[in-house]
Amino acid sequence: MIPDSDSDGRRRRQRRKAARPQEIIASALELFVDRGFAGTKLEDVARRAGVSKGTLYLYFESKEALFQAVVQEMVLPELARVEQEVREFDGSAAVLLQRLVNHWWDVVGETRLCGLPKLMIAEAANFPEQARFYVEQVIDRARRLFAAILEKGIRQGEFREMELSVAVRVLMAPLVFAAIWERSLAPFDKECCDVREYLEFHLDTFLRGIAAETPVKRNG
Amino acid sequence: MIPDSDSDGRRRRQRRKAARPQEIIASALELFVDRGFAGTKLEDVARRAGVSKGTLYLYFESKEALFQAVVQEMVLPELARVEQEVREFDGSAAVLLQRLVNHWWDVVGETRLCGLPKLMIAEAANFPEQARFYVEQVIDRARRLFAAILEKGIRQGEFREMELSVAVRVLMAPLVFAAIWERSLAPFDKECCDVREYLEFHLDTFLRGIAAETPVKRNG
Amino acid sequence: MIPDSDSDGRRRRQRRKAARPQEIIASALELFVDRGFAGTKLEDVARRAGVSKGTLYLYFESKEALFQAVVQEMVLPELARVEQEVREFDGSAAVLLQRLVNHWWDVVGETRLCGLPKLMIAEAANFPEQARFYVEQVIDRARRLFAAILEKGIRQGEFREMELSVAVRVLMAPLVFAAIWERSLAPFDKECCDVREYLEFHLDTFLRGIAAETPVKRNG
Amino acid sequence: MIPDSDSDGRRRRQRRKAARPQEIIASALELFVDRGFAGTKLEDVARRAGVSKGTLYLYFESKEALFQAVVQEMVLPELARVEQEVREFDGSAAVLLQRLVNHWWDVVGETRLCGLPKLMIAEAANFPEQARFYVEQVIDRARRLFAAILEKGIRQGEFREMELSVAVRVLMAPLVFAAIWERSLAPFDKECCDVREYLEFHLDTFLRGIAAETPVKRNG
DNA sequence: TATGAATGAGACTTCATTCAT
DNA sequence: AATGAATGAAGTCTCATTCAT
Repeated sequence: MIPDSDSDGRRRRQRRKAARPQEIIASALELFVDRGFAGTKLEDVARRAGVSKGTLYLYFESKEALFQAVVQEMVLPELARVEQEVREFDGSAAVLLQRLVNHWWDVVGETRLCGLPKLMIAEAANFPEQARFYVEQVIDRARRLFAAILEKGIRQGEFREMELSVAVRVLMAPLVFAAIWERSLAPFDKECCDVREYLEFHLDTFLRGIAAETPVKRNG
Repeated sequence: MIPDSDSDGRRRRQRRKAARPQEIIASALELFVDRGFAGTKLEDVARRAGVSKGTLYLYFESKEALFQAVVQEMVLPELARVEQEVREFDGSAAVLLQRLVNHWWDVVGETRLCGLPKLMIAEAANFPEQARFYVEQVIDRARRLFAAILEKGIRQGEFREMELSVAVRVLMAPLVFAAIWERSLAPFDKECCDVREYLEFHLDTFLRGIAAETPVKRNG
Repeated sequence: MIPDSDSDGRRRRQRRKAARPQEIIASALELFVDRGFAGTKLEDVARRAGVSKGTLYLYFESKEALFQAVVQEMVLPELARVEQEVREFDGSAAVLLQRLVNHWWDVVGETRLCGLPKLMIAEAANFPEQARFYVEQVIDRARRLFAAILEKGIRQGEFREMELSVAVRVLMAPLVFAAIWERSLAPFDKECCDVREYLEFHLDTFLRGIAAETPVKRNG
Repeated sequence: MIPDSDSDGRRRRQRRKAARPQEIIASALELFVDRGFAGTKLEDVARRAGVSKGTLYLYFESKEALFQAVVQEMVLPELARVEQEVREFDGSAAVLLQRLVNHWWDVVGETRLCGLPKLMIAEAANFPEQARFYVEQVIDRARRLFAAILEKGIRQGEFREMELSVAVRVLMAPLVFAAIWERSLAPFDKECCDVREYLEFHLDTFLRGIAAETPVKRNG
């Protein structure tokens, strides 16, 4: 059968059109993260996405709307994926934590998403709406992932009793901080150390720190 | 001697004049932290400092120069003070760490300086010069303070052997992160927990995590 | 003969195609009148005409060309029709005037043409070419219609002697003004009075005002 | 006494500053009348007022706000002046009308205010708020002036009974139309007649048309 | 020293026009 | 013939910076 060139062409065009918003969002994320919202010119976003200034306005009503799209459309799909994969984890709580931390860095730390925490921190005061969204839809969901594992560890006797909400924050802080640091001051840090090593040290120390206290005694 | 009322007035005015740059810098810090560099209008800085727009230019050549002054003149005096006080600390390494962490939060966490980390992270890419300065003159000096204590603890047999540069980063990350968080997303976090409690948990866990291994006791 | 369905379809399409320019012109007139030339977006013209933006350019070279078409193609056919009908009028000059005024409002006042005077007045300075065309081809022709009747009335002794060019302007001013008002400020006029009543009063007063002075006859 | 040059200088500056808005409004009126609101560039308004683009925004929040100021601040002072002068008129109703018409053309027809009717007619649909203001605060007030005189004439037996609201509209239409015409199509009208002559003819005809019908008395 | 009116470069945004499909 | 995505010139508006007072 002869392929219908017309419908084919339209399909290709539409595929291109459908991809545009994502390309623009990706460009915007890069620049917003690097230069901040106010410091980013839409002309640069357009150039980086390979379109003209006017084209941005076919897909986003304003610079603010583009910011909103960056926050919402970048993060939710990734987050859902992480949650799904975490659900399939198996093993002791300590092993689960290790996997989650490594996985988190694979997915968030080393992709474009890495910049989002920095961006939200920098622009929170200027975009209260988005800040609230980010805390509730991203941070809180991540906290729940970690909290579930800690709780499981406590139930299984691997970890000592602790205030979960505090522990989760302490556990996550170095992770998020690593992402922030990578996209901000790391390039100016001469003795920048390896992130994986840093994460490993953190996790190792943290696990020792929350280990159930000497099961030997209990048995004694 | 008859007090020269005129010279008195002049002195008061000069005192005020001498304070001007500091008032401007303080205003600028607040706004830069809140809104970012590009998002801050000099008119707002001026209004907050109680001077006119033109007056800013009597003290600072440009907006960039004001940013530089904010970074350099806010931080160095405070930092020197912290270092001095730390030198006078005494006790076990664990106790010293505890004191430093608490002291750090007293001085940095709960004053206007609290915003500086957030500001530098947000503007690093736009101000490489200042970013380098901040990493070298602030971050690195703080690292040295913490490293010295960790090293002392290892020497004294309180802490196990560890890679210092990594350990220091892990130890500091939650501290710096707390400061950043307070000035950014904390207002949007419903379950915001108490910082002191968070710091205490972190330090406690960390100290357990790096405690020298004392198998003897377990067996005893 | 077997009806050629294909040629039939083509004919229908061509009929539709032939109507396109008129539909576009009608849409443009409405919007130009409402919002002015610069205030009208071609996208809105297209939407109102039920075509796409690009289609406009198949029929009109530019926005300016469309304006020109609006002025020229709307008015000439109508005007010719009015002139033809006036030629068929019969009766005393006063009756003719009455018929012309009413006819004028039937044709111009209560159709889409009503907006044209307002449009030309608003855009005259921006479109000198069209303004000249409008004055010469529309206004002047209308003046000639009225002038002919006035002249006839004078010849027949119905009206007193007068400067025709002035009288025609005074006679027409309230007519044109009514059309302008209807399409502009009338919606904001709470005590908007009935146009027919207004026209009747005008004509009645005007006819009394130019009546030949024959007090003798009245008394006779 | 030596004049205080400083206070003098300030006074001169302030006088200049106080005059700025009026200069800008006058420039804007001219251009809005000529080219319409959307067709007028703020840069041209600024150039004509002898200031820079940015200066406009020291005095007017937006282009819309400037339009509003043009409508409101141009017309009210002039209108009040006319009303005051009319109150001082004296004589028969016919004479008063004559004075008012001539006065109206002196003040409105031959000054910059002349353009306002055209502007309002052109922009009514785009500025409903201003349109309503104009009808209520300008048109209606003018109608009341004319209505009062007609009523007086009727009471005094000079004019026949008539529906005042209609009569006033018919009386005013040629006046307003003259102003509109002058600022729009007149430059393209080859046989443009003298306005004073036109007004005189209108008034003369109108007065004859509304004269009380008492031919008997004249002869009696 | 201090002011704040004035400036104009540069940003965001709109929309007439083009062109591949 | 018809579409509508894409373009970029041009307009509105902001704000760092200057300067007369």
